[in-house]
Amino acid sequence: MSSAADKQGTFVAKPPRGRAAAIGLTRAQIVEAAIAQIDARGLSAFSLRELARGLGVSPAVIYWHVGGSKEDLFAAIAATITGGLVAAQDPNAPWTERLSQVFHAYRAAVHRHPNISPLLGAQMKSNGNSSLDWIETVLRALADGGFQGTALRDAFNALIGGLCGFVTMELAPAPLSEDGAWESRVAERLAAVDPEAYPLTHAALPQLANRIFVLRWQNGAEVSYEESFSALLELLIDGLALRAARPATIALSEPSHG
Amino acid sequence: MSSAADKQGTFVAKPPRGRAAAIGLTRAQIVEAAIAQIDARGLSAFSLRELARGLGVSPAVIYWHVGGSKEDLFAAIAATITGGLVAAQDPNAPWTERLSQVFHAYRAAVHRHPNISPLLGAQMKSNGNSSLDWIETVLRALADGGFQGTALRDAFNALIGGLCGFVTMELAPAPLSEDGAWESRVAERLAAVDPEAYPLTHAALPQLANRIFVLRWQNGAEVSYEESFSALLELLIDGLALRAARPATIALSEPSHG
DNA sequence: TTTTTCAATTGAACGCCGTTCAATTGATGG
DNA sequence: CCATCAATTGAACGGCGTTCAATTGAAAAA
Repeated sequence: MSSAADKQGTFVAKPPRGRAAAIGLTRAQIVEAAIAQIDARGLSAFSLRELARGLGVSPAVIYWHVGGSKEDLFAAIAATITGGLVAAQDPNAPWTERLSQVFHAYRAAVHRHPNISPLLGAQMKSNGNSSLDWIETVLRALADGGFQGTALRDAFNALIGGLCGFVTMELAPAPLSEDGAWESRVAERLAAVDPEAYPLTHAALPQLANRIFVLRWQNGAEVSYEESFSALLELLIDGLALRAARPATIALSEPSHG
Repeated sequence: MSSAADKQGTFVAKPPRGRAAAIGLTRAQIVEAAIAQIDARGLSAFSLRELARGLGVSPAVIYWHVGGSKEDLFAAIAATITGGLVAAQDPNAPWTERLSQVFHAYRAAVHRHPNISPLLGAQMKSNGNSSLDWIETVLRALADGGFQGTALRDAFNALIGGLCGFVTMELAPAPLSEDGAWESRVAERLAAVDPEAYPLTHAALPQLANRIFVLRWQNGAEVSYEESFSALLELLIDGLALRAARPATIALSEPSHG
């Protein structure tokens, strides 16, 4: 009937009793082990049974400690990774700079656990408790920039959606990427691009090589989209600053006609 | 040994033989049925066995017609949905307008099948054959705007990543969203936002109501991010136009130091 | 017509998964 | 010394993706 998930908060409360007092498996340890496994073996290879196997423990233990279902474990993982995201921000910097810092910190945090990226995107939407700090920080920066009402909403959504979405897509696992088979398939397709039908795509290949977003591949090595992310961030923040400076002349969105 | 997936191309070739000539299940029909099921019952409730059940057929049939694995079926689904995405575009319009049309068309196409959205994000990255038209169109518009080299790559990545990422996040399934339980949970959390700790989040709630990205919820009805998407699109295209006009003074990204 | 071929389908099987639950363990508080 | 109960166990249930040796029956070959 009862479970550790009921009593145990984020931190250990009382010294536990029972046989497990000696073994002492914790909710935090389970989440940590899950993150380690996903980092090491990928999200699709992750299962609760494999997690339990890695911990040398019965699968049921996971349920007793975490409670609920696999989805709840994912929520806990997302909360752990995105926790304390706002710390790396200087509250005295101008609002544009604060935004830049916050989103660069977000990208860095997600890049520390690329395989978990698919979870974060979905979780950022409703994971209220752990992302309120984050939301408030972004709203604060935009409010300092003069945005309010509909313009604030749209600026907020554009930033969160565009930038978090970029990172999500950037790290999205390429389909059919097993044992290097994917790389060779992409290589074949590159060679097969018809210069007549797709002149620009074809022409861009030699110089841009494999740096184009769609082709996350470079001699078998990972490709960083750092510069493209910075370009997007700069594009957005500059645009917002422009509109914040002259809110009357250039409205971010037309006044709502409802 | 052999399978329909080997011989059958995108279109039906020869009239088939054997008993199934009467029944006549097609690869296209299977993909269509899969899309219908995902539209109706959601992606997480979709399985190959359920698909076969709905078609009144053995699960093995799916493998014979589609070939490979579930992942290949997903690829076929993505290709079907994003196919013919460029048609809605006027090749004589200015490049900024063309970009706007193309990405609005992308969003519209994805919104027609919201449950399939998670597949498209990953698939757009390497689904070469069916997305080459799309890539070429975006590259063409940017090239017409004067972008080339590193600036072209970053502009391309920023657009694709930001806008497709926005749509992916916009439609990402909210976790714990079963039987309306999620809505009530969000409502509780809204009421529980501490006005002292999160003044802006709290203050934004009454006016912005539930239009904020994170809170995809409005009296049980779906919320549209149409306006926020348009704001993001405008922000990006305006910014690119600005940089295209004065490429020397404002570079999209620093010259590569490699 | 009879026979052969083979596209298309079947049903059973394998191993893994998420999840539940009645039992069990054993340190601790009384 | 005993009763409690946090913590763990192992077995079980149904569903999943995937494979494969068999089967069907219309069309091609004889």
